[in-house]
Amino acid sequence: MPASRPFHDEIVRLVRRIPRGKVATYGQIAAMLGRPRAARAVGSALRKLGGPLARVVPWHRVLNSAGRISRRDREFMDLQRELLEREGVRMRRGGAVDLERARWNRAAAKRLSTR
DNA sequence: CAAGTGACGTAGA
DNA sequence: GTCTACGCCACTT
Repeated sequence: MPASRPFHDEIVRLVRRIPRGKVATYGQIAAMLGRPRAARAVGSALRKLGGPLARVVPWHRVLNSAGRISRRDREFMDLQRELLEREGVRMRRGGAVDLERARWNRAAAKRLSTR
């Protein structure tokens, strides 16, 4: 059995709240959890979603800071893009989502200040 | 405990 | 727009 992963669980709980048609970034999720520099960890956590969780967590609504799909595997990219478009999230030619328009919880995301 | 590993982010070229 | 180089951090080995 996997060891306890508290941060992982917090990530899952938060990502589950992203509404249909909206997206968030890894950095945004990390910041909202009080760890503005743990974006990589957010990605790793979602990467490990498997079995039942993958069907309940809207992992496809999480993108990188450029509004693009981070994973390289073509199959995976196609799936994520499909799931997004299915709920009305359109992508530009370069394959990027307009975050200004589709970002979830802009207010909270505002405190993404780099510093 | 030390080293390795990324669904990351930013700055710079 | 693309690409690299680094820093960062939770997790794994």
